[in-house]
Amino acid sequence: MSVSRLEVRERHFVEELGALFSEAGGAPMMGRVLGRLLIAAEPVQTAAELADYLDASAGSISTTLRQLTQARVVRKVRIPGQRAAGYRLAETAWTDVFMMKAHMNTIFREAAAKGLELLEASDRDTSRLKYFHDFYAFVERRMPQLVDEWLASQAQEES
Amino acid sequence: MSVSRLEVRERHFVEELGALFSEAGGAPMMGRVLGRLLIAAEPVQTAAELADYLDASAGSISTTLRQLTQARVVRKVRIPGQRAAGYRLAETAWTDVFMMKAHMNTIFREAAAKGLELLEASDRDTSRLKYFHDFYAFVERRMPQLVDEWLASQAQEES
DNA sequence: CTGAACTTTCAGAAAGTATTGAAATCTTGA
DNA sequence: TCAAGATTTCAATACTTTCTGAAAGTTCAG
Repeated sequence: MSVSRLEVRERHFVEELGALFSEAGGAPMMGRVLGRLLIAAEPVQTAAELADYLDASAGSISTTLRQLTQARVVRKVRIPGQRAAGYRLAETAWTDVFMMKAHMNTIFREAAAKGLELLEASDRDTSRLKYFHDFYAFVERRMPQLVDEWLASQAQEES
Repeated sequence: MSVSRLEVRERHFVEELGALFSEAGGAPMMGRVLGRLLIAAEPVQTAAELADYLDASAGSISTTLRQLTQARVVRKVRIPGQRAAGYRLAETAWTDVFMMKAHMNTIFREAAAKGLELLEASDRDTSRLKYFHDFYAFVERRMPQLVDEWLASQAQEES
């Protein structure tokens, strides 16, 4: 059976999402799994189906699905009368991926705060560190607001 | 000469920033260099001074400074009567680091758009992909606004 | 309950990335 | 100009992360 033109381009899309996740500091397999869940005709996929489509081992699919499930980006679905569990994108997938990355802002702000504490005891110039701290504190405050704004705009659209 | 308590904690701060940059998907050395430039008593440091303090090779300092300079996070300063060039944090360092990361949102949105184009030709469900696309399009729009808002609030503070 | 199907775990292999070290090139004060 | 010092480049190496494969553990239809 030949592989259709569409399918080739689909695989390319999935592979690209893997590369992008890798660039963004994640594991390629995470991007690939999310890519497949985004475009598959059937939104619910089993681990075996994903492993087969992505030509990956059951082990790495298992690890990836656990990470994504723990991060609330993917949901595990049990289907009665079927042994294998299904997995689908969570409704909140993208806001959660976004907030996961945004969490780094908090960690940077905290590191800056510790640095400030350190220098305040000395007579050293703290202005550079203070600017760094204040910017990340600002971003940290705004990120959840941004997500709320998006959710509100989506709720509006529905009506 | 013994190393003071403050200096030990300073080195720890620098090392932590390296670890955070690594977690965030960058090179550890970038974080270390920025950390040192944040807390050094003298804001302008030469490549040799950084290499010495960070116990790193001249090569990796050179590579890192080039990357940071190209990204406009660090500025090269030439001091007359001194052979070695100096490096200091750019005024726009943190907004530029932030926008560099934010640029990934654009790349994700573009990937989603390509995927949509692909599925639109078929009779496949595009709602998951459309949601993905729209969220990142929203974030892409808001990020520069966020930085502007910050800059405006800083300008206000000065008066 | 049982056993076949599914899933997880984890040691080690493979792949990918950061850093070094040394040679080549460039810069600038004298 | 030139020589000493500074910087860049890049192949080799060390380190880190990702993925596989196989064995152990779990689940559920019959």
